[in-house]
Amino acid sequence: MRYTNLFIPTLRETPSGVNAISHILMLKAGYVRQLAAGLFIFLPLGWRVLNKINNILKEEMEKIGAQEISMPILHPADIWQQTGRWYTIKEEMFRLKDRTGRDMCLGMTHEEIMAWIASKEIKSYRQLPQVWYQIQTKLRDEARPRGGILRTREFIMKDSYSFDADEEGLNKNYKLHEQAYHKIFSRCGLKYYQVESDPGIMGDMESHEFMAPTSAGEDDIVLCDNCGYAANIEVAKSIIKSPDLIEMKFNEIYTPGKKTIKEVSEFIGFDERYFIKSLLVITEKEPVLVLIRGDQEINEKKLERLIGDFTFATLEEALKITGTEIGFIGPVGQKIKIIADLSIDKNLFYISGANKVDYHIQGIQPSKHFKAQWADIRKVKENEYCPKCEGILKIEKAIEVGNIFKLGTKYTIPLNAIFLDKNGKEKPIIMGSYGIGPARVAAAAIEQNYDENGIIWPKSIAPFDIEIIPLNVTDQKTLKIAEDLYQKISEIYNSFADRHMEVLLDDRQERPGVKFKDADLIGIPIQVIIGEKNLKNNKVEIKKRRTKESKIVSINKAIVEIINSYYETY
RNA sequence: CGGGGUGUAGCGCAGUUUGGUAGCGCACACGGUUCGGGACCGUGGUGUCGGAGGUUCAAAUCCUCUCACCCCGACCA
Repeated sequence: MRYTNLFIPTLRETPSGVNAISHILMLKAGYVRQLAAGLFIFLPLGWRVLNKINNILKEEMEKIGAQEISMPILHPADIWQQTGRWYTIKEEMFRLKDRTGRDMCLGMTHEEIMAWIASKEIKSYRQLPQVWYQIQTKLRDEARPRGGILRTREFIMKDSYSFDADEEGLNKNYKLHEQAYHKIFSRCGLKYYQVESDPGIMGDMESHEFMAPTSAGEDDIVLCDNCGYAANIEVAKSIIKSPDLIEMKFNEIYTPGKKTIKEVSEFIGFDERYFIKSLLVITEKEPVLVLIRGDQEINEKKLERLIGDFTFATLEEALKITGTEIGFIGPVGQKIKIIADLSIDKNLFYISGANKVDYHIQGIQPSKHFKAQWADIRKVKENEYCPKCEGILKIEKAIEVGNIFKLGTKYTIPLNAIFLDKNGKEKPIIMGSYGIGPARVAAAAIEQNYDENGIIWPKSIAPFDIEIIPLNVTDQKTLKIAEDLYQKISEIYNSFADRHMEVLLDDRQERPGVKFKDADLIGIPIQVIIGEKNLKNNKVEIKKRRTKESKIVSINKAIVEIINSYYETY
């Protein structure tokens, strides 16, 4: 394609108020423009990249037997009402009414609609399994869109759904997707991790996320280099060691005005690990006292899975419920429900609030002085020990590019997706759902591949494979060679499907500097530079965008050299 | 939803404190010279100063309301 036929509005200056590198570079290199908060226009280059990614998605989906279909993005409310999500999801769902006043919504995802069509059409075990997918727009009224195309209100998603007769079938389709996802992200040139994740509102079964590490990421993932353990921090576990046993006499101690663990710890000279931090939270049902070792922090996600939505008690609420001030609350003598984190060692003696202003109690023995529900509600920190191999854990920021969920019958039972098994017995279809965000893949690829001059696309998803840059298009020889290479590469290589080459010819009447800057910005893997100096010796220059390596080759070997360079780069 | 910030030419910004009727750089158009890393000279066009209301002889500037966008947090199939 010719540059003069393409709309590539590159920017000389960095746009203001934009932080994520992928966002800056996509704007600067003319890939996208923003319409409103969380709404993006994909310009020709941006759309080419998305299509490259989508093609990889399609190929890998077809390989595992998934069938492409297309579903509406405007949905009638009643299907969402049947599964209950019409009610459990709040402002995040775009809702509207049609002209007759019927409630409608814009699809945030398609479990409901997929389960609906399955319920209508699948009647027998003979029709199972099925795997259906689409690359379709989703709409979510995000509280805060951010990071350019990392978190938007309207986005495209590859979503597939498996339907099986039994758990075994689900496990198989889950595995197939897992393997396909590894191929997809590798092919897209991403560095990524597969991590254990929180199923959230999707279901209660197994789920994994595929995370591409980048500083622009929204999630923290916990990793063990030693054994490969990888988990979203929301569900990650770790091992921490208990301090040595110190016997304490059970009695109150006077701690005037000392409220935080740190203050009391310094005041009485005991390590924070010998304290029990008592946090009062309020759920929809009841107040709950949450206990954790003094030096540790609560993982609110873990706690939420245990007790549902909660808030931390205000000073007034605390006073009303416990009769004492925050800072002096403790487990001893509490009548409300207590949840204790496993970091508190039942064999040790602890110090905590005395439920009396200006007093703490020491010598608390968990098994003796209070009753609690014990659970893991602790937030993992860096340098703790791996729960699998006791290696040292590290934490990285990452962006979620894909996920896989086992849904079971969560959607099929409410929507009455029932089939008859071999024995003529009615059974609900077992479902799985599997998503990938192509725009996030593109953004993550940039976040992981760029330099001070611009984007460095992994060649599998670059908008073009080769950019030919005649430096002076008014010079006849330059132009002729450029056109010649452009025609030949396009013709020869497009006749072989597996050696398809897409060539961009920068035929603009621009100064060399401008062409070089733009070429580096838009990040096409191979640049073929045709300048008068080299032409005098019948040579052209081939430059790899990623490594900046360049070589001067003679014109009659140019095509072979260009293709070789293309295969050498990545 | 809570906290912070920004809205002035296509883009990046100055001007707002102290009111006097809008400017710089880039981009854009034309002419000329240039041509291997975002050229130079000359000429030219470009604005409901985010919007509404108010104060004033006079508002980009002061006051009130409002909208949009960005950042942090909450939220996030």
